[in-house]
Amino acid sequence: MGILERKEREKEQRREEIITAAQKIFFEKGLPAATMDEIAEVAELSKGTLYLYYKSKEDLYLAVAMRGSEIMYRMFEQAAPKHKSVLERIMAIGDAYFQFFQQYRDYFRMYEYFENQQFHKQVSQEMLMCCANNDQKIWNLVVGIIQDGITQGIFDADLDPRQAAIILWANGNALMRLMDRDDPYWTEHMKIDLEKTMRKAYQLILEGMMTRKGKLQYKTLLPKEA
Amino acid sequence: MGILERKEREKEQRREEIITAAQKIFFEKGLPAATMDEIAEVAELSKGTLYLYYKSKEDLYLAVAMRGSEIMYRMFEQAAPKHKSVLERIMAIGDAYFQFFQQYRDYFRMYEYFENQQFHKQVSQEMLMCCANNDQKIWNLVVGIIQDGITQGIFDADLDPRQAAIILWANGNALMRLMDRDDPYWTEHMKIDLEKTMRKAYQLILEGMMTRKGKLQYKTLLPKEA
DNA sequence: CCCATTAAATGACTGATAGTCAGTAAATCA
DNA sequence: TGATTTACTGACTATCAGTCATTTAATGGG
Repeated sequence: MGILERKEREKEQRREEIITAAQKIFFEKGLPAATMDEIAEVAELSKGTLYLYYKSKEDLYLAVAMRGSEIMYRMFEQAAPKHKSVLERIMAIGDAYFQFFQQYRDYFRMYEYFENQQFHKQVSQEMLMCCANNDQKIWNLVVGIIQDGITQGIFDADLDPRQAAIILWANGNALMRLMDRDDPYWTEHMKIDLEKTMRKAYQLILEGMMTRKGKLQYKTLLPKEA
Repeated sequence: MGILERKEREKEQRREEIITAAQKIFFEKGLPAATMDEIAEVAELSKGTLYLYYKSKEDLYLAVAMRGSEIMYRMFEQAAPKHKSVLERIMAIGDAYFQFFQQYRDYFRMYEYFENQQFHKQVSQEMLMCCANNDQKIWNLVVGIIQDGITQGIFDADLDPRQAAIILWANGNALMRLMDRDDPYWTEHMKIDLEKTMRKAYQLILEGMMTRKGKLQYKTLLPKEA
């Protein structure tokens, strides 16, 4: 039955159209200020139809955010090909995350709500599972690199690669969040260069995790300025 | 005029009563799910009266959160008295933050919204200034300790104490946020001890900032387990 | 003590918005 | 061609932040 398949395709396409409309509004206004009526208008559909495709505003928000995750995953994959050394790869991942932050700021911002407990409760289980899948892929990529580093004697043998990944992520994420706020308190009043701070921290943490062998190798990779 | 003073006192008291009622509801439900009607009922006042004392729901939320800041500041102050050494103080500050997180979890959670851009736009300038004052006090405390450490040759001379403070804060904060989510993904599926991870990171970062002298002193302070 | 004035508090009302559902239109099928 | 299924609609409901005309209470002068 070709008709069923065509209908399936059309449904999927409609789903994408809705995500695209939602994206426009969520990017412009953020979650609380965006309204489903507005999204419906951009999508040229009635509000009721949105609810045929997504259970809630929050679910739709996650659907948009997932596009960001996919972009991030591809960027990470591309930044860390197998033929590169462990240190090159882990540094490239850090850079790729920052590049994602700069280039896809709107997606980056959406993740804020993902860390919110109240938000989690608003979202359907299916949608959360979908996200978890995506996150897991990114996660495995990073942990895999650190694991390689341990095997190769570049990182401390007693380092837990999952612990290490969390620490590196937590650090970069928190600093980018601050950068994004673009609060004059930091940049003007305190005269702090947050990007430099983030890089410094990344370096500090990485070095702290390395063996002597790793540190030697690391020195050859660092740019002139520390 | 004793009457004017009494009225002033009563107004201040009412203000506190409102904060206390709001606190109960915000703790129970979080910002989005809490309603002003509910707060008014707990305060045994009409909703209109709440708006005589606070410009918006968000302003009231901040007023509650500020109670948390004050507690945190007192805890930090107490944890880091002048007679202690720099390293003892900076470690005690880290511990105090974690203690605040555990003991005043509800206040800790409130700060999530403080990092949200949309939230900032909802809040009155006066209220933000009030918060900034409180934050500045905590900030100066921490930066002061690190500055002392640099002067005493315990931290690297080229370390920017404000940068260092941000890094330490970002790290602890991000990990506690994760702990608070209490996501089975980390604790059960990945079998990660987030508290250990946080302590490990704090240690890693601190050590990375120290001179040889500092590291020697640090070793005498560490508990048996690394 | 009484009444005018000021201050404090009220709660019905407005406007906005998430989500629903009975009804309509269009496509498909027999 | 008419019956049935599927996709879509938009008026409607419930909820809630914030307002404001009105009421209530306190104060102070005469």
